[in-house]
Amino acid sequence: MMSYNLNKFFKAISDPNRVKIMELLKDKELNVTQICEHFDMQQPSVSHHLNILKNAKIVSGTKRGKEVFYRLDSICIVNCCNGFREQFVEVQKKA
Amino acid sequence: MMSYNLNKFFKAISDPNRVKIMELLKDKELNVTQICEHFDMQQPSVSHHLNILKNAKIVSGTKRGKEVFYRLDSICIVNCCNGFREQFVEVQKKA
DNA sequence: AGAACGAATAGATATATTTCTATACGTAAA
DNA sequence: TTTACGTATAGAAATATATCTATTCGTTCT
Repeated sequence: MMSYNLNKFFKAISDPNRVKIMELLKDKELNVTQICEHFDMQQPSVSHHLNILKNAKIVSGTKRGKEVFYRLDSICIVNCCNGFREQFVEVQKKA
Repeated sequence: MMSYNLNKFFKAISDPNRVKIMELLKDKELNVTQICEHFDMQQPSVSHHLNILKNAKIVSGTKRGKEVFYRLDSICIVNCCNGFREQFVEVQKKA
């Protein structure tokens, strides 16, 4: 059985808008307003997607003043991708 | 931008029933009826999930007589998982 | 304290997905 | 060549998800 967290991870990344948010956060922190500038969606929709990414532990948010800065958790991505792959494919031993 | 195929891959594996089908096919081929035995769903629902997995290139089906045997494509799993991970996380160089 | 700003929440609507029943299609057996 | 079997397709209903507008909440600046 697939773990609850893995399922949440894949549900989260199965939406292209959320993957685009992840790309934006690849090497910098951004607040919600800055993320919104890259989309046609309204701010509450972006917040909704951020919330899904947060619940899946893919991003985390830190409040500084009135702004919330979001950051990508690359460890989570590595663990989930590798974990899922290893669930189906035997690891190749090094020669 | 995430490729169309990667998006289809993650949409496909974001459903626990489909992941369970993948687990059943991990080391053996099964026909639709055999897959159905492991679920409470009706046969057309299982066929629907198999179709989504097939479109994502995660499984392939071969007709033998009146039966269709499904098989897991582990290369696809490796490529998609690694591809997505590398999109966000720099590869570690070996020491 | 009041106004302004950034972000989250509530609730409604639109859209997508899942699942069902009924039925059609293709193959094999009688 | 009819019958039975395995699977796929069609279409409807139920459920889940995404998006919007309106509003609230918390923080900062006057």
